[in-house]
Amino acid sequence: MAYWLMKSEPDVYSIDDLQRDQTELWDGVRNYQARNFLTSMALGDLAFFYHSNTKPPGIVGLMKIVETNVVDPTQFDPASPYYDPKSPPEQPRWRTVVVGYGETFDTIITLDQLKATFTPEDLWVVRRGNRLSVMPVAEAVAQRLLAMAHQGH
DNA sequence: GCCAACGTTGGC
DNA sequence: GCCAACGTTGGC
Repeated sequence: MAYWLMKSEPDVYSIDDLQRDQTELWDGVRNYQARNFLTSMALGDLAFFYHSNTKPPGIVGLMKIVETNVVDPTQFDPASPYYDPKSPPEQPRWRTVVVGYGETFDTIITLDQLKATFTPEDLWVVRRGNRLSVMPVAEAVAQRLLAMAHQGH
C-alpha cells in the first residue's frame, strides 16, 4: 500500500466537504506529472489531504483511494473550468481517482511544522516553489506524519 | 495583493 | 527544437 499527498484549496473543496460527501471524484487535475501519479494509485492507498492557499496551509486529514483509473468527466464539459477541448473522447487525456473520507486530524499539521520536520527531499510539499498537486509520500515519512497527527505533534 | 516559481503555448 | 511570453499556483 502506498501513501500520497493531495492538495485542494479549502475554498474550493475542503476536508469538511469530503466528510459530508464521504466520497468524491478528484477532478480538475491538469498537470501531467500529477496525472501520472493519480493513474498509478491503487485501491486502498492512503492520501494525506493538504489544504493549500489558505491560512495556515497544511495537512488536515487522511483519505483512502476507493476507485482507480476514472475518466475525469470535466474534461468533456464545456461549462467546466477544467474543460479540455483537445482531449480525444476515444482516448481521454485526464484520468483520476475517487477518494473516500478517512479522518480529520485533531489539529492541522501546518506547513511551518512540515518544514521544520522534513527535508524537501523527504516531503515534496516543502520544496520551494512546489506547485505539484499530487505527490507520493514515502512509507517512513507517512508513518511520522501519522504519529504527528495522532499525538498532537 | 504581490510576486517567485514554473509549466505551457506558440512563433520562428 | 528553442525560448520568450504568458498564465497559474500558492506562500507570504
